[in-house]
Amino acid sequence: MMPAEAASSGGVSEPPGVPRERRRRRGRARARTEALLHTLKRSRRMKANDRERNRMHHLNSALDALRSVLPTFPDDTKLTKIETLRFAYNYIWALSETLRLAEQCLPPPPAFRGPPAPPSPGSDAGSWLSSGSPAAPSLCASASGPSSPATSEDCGYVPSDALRAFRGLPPAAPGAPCR
DNA sequence: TAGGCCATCTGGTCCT
DNA sequence: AGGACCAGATGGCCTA
Repeated sequence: MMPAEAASSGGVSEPPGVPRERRRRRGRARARTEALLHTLKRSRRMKANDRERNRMHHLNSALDALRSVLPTFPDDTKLTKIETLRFAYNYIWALSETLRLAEQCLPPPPAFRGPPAPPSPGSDAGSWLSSGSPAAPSLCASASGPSSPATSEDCGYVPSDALRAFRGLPPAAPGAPCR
């Protein structure tokens, strides 16, 4: 099975001339040490498995939190992990585009102090923005930022009218004037 | 039944 | 040394 076990189970023969009783005692002692080592390894492995399981659970919780802020239709559709990541990427891109277009159309009010707080998915709502970096996501090698949406090949595709579609609105007319 | 998705285990590597 | 992270392997469950 495991190389380590295979190596440890192989016996090394005693040199000749050692009394039989002493050899037997030595053999027993070695067996005890090996058993101890085995249980030690086993318990370490089990602890590591436990940590790994917890780590994956945390990862899944984070993924669930991400899912919960993504619009899906029908509402109870559960995105797979990869779909969640791809969709999130595209959703962020769509939001950025919307923001950019809105800024082009509307001059900011005089007392504008920045964007409103994001929707809070849970108690640690702040933590998911805690990096403080507005840097564009770069999940896809082919995408360099919000100005270059994901290709269908790499990250799936959400049309630029995604946000309108999310709200049940018809797509905007191409080249429609701001107002 | 094949294929997709997922959870878990495991050993290796890197970091503190 | 021990923990975190990662990728590969494996087996279970579900769906077309």
